[in-house]
Amino acid sequence: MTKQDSPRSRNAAATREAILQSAFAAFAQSGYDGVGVREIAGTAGVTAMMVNRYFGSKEGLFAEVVASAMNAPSVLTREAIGSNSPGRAIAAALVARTTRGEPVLDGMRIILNSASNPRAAEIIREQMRLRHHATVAATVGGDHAGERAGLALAVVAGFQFMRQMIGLPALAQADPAVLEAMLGTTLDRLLSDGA
Amino acid sequence: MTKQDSPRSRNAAATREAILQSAFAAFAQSGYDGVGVREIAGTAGVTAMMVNRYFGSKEGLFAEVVASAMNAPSVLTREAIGSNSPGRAIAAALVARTTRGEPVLDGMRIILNSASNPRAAEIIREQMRLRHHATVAATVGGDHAGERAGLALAVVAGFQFMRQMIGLPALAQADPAVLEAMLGTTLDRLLSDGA
DNA sequence: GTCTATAGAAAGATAGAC
DNA sequence: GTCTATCTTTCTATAGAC
Repeated sequence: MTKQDSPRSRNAAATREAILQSAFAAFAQSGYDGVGVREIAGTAGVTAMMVNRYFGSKEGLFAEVVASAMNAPSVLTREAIGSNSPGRAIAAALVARTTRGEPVLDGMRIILNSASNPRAAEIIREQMRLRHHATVAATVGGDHAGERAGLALAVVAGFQFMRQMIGLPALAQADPAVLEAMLGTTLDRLLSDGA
Repeated sequence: MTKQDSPRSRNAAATREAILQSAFAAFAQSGYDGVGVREIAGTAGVTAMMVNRYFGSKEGLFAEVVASAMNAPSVLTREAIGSNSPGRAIAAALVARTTRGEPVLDGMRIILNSASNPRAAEIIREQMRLRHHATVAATVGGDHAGERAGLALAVVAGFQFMRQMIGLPALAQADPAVLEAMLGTTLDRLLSDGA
C-alpha cells in the first residue's frame, strides 16, 4: 500500500487503531495500574514510543479507551433499556456475560479495575459526566429518573464486581436462572416509575 | 517503658499495631497498588524494613488488613441486618457515610480500590470466603438466602463505588433522603423473603 | 528492635538516528 | 513513521551494622 515498509507497515491510522484495541483489552484485564505501555505497544506490534507519539501519554490513551467503551455499551444498551422489561433484559445479558470464560463486559471492567488510580478515576468521572449518565437518564422516565438510573448503574457495577472480579461464591456459583430473576426484578423496580 | 530507646520506642506489639493502622488507612485511600511500603512505614514512624519483619511482605500485611476490615464491618453490622427494616438501616448508614467529607467506610473501600491487583484480589477472595459471606448468609433467611445476601452485598458495593469513588453526579449530588428511601426499599426487598 | 545502604527489576517518558 | 538507547524515578525486598 505505502511506498515502502522498512521497519513496520507504516500506516498511521492502522497503528493508532491497533494500539487502541490492544489497550482496551489490556486495561480491561489488568486495570490502569496493572499494565504498562510497553506491554500494550508490544501486543499492537509497535514500540512503547508510539503510544506517546499518538496519544501523548498513558493518560491520553486511557481517556480515549474509556470514551470508546462508553460509546459502545454492551449491557446498558438503548434496546435493553427501552424494552418491555428492561431489568430482565439487562439482567439476562449481565448474568450470561459474567459467567466464567465469557467475553466479559470489558467496558465496566475497565472502570472497576482502574478507578483506584486517581488520574484514571478523574478521567472516568469526566467521561461518565459527558456520556453515560445522559444516555441512561434520557431513557428513564418518572420522578427522580436520574437517581433511579444512577442506582441501576450501581447495581450493575456491584453485581459484576462481586460476581466476576471477586468471585463471591454466592453469586459466582449460583443458578443463572435464579440470579437473573432476582436481579431482573430489582432492576425493573428501579427503572419503572413505582418506587 | 523499655530498657532503652535509641532509635525508636522499641516495642514490638506497638510497632506492629502502628503499621497495621497506617496500612489500613493507606490501602483505603489508594488501594493496594497505589501505596508503597515506604509510605505506610513512614506514617507509622518506622522504616520500610519493619513491614517485612512483622508481616513477611506487602501481601502479608494486606491480608491482615483485609481480615481486620471484615471482622469489624461498619455498615453490614449484625445489628443492622437483624433490625425490623434492615434495608433502611443499611441504606441510612451507607448514604450518610458516603457523603463527601465523611469518615468513609474504609472496609469496602479497601476492597474496591485493591481488587484490580491479582494478588490482592486473591487475598480478598479468600478472606471473603472465610468471613463475610457466612456472616451475612447466617442472618438472612428464606429461599435462596445466599444469593439474596450476595446481591445485597453487590448493591452496597456498587452504590459506594459509583457515589463515593466515581462521584457519579446522579448519586453524589442527590437528596440524601431520596437515595436512602430508594436504596432502603431495594435492600429490604432483597433481604426479606419475598422475591 | 531498628537502622542505613543497596540490590535488582520495572515503570513512564524522551532524544536522536534512519 | 518507526526504531534503539537511555534518563530518571520508584518499587519490593534483603544484607548487615548497632
